[in-house]
Amino acid sequence: MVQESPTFSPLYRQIKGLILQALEAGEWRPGEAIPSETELAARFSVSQGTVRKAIDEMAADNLLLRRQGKGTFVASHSDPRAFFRFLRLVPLAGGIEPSTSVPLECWRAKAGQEAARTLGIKLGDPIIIVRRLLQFSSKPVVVDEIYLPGETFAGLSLDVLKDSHGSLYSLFESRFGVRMIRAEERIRAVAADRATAELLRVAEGSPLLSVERVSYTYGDKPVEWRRGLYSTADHCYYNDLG
Amino acid sequence: MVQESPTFSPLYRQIKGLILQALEAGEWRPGEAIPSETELAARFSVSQGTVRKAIDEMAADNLLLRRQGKGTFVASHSDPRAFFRFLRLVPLAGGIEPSTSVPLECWRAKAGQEAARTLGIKLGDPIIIVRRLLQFSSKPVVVDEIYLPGETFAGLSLDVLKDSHGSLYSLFESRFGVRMIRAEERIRAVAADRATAELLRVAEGSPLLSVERVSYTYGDKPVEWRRGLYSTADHCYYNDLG
DNA sequence: GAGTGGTCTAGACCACTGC
DNA sequence: CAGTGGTCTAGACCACTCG
Repeated sequence: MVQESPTFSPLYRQIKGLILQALEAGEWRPGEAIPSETELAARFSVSQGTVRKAIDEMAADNLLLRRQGKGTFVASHSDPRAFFRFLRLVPLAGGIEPSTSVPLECWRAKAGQEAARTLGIKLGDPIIIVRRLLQFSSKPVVVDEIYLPGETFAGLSLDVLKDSHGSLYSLFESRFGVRMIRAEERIRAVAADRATAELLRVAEGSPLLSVERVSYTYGDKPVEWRRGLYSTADHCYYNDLG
Repeated sequence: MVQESPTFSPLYRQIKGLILQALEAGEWRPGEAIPSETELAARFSVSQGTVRKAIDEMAADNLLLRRQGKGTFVASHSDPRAFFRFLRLVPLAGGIEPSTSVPLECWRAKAGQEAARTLGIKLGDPIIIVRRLLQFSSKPVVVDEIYLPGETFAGLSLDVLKDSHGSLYSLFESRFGVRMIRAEERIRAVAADRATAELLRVAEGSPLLSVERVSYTYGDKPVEWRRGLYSTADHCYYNDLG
């Protein structure tokens, strides 16, 4: 028999799409609870088990967070758990260290070829560039240079950055409504230039990690391109090959 | 009411434990199919749905591989998919490159403090050290120094390494019955020493990635400790922050 | 067509949270 | 205690693979 449905998509995936759509439309805010499984089942006229499977996948994708007895919540970058998902840096000595982000500069520019291609915008479109220092236990460890599409992050300035307290993604989420879902990192080893060396308090020419990251929001839309230079004198990039 | 089961474990997790046990005991070899869900359900006297959930988790853990219409298979390092799970190196230019492993040295030694602690063996226990070069498109990219517990890998020699064709883990799996389940990597930037620089054909002092890895087999038992030095002239370490 | 995994349902009951 | 997610079951049916 001819295969009649080459694009077969099970019901639970369609439900997942609908919930995703509601999430993207902002029907529920990050940190808030979404309706219970039974309510959603009624809303979409499917069984609770089907809703359950949809939510299961979204929880695995880190879009939702299940808490037994309480409900299902929209994942948020304000949650401390989200922090280490995007910053895979741990102290060599072990333990946990307090970190602070120190904004250095923030300026407007026009997208060059590489930035435009990476961010999926047009050549010459406005972009915002942020430079900031990341400290652990008050010692400088990372210098980041961050490229953002100007349209999406209109209103971002050095003052806004200085006034914010949580992580950068937490700010993006609450102030600009942009939720980072996923990111890709490409890591290389480079020699420290003079300016970076001074900031990180290492010798010029010291080996540093160059961590290039592209972050995506809903619909796999790229919304951030950044390059971090990591001093690995007292820290290392940790990766779990599950 | 007093909580009577503080160590509550759902049935499907117990089933998972039983299947894991059978897997560990070698009841089915890597690449082979395990019994169908209905057979396992009968064997353990539970419903098919419960077995299904156990297998779901094990598939998510990369221990099993489901193939619709065919069966469920024991994951194997001979599977090309497993290769990139443990070597997160991609060409800067994109595309796929043929890789070859060139064994350089293989000798016996006694475990020092660090090796003993990392591998969970006693100080002075026999270990095997392997040095090898990894090439992509016939160009040297990685130098690995690999520490293995001598007991587990008795019989390993330079000749054995030279005779093997697939990946190292594929050899460990088929010849020594050791399956790597999971690994942790810690990445730093270092300067190339003279010997390494020559091997990788870069200048002495060039920045390299130092990738330290501990690999675990069943029961989270560490069975490999390695340090790789990666030249990132034409390649980078790729990481997906899902 | 037989056998496998994959989906969907409906219902019962359990574990956890908070009032 | 009511409400939430979590488990377990049994059965029907679908999609895929292979002989």
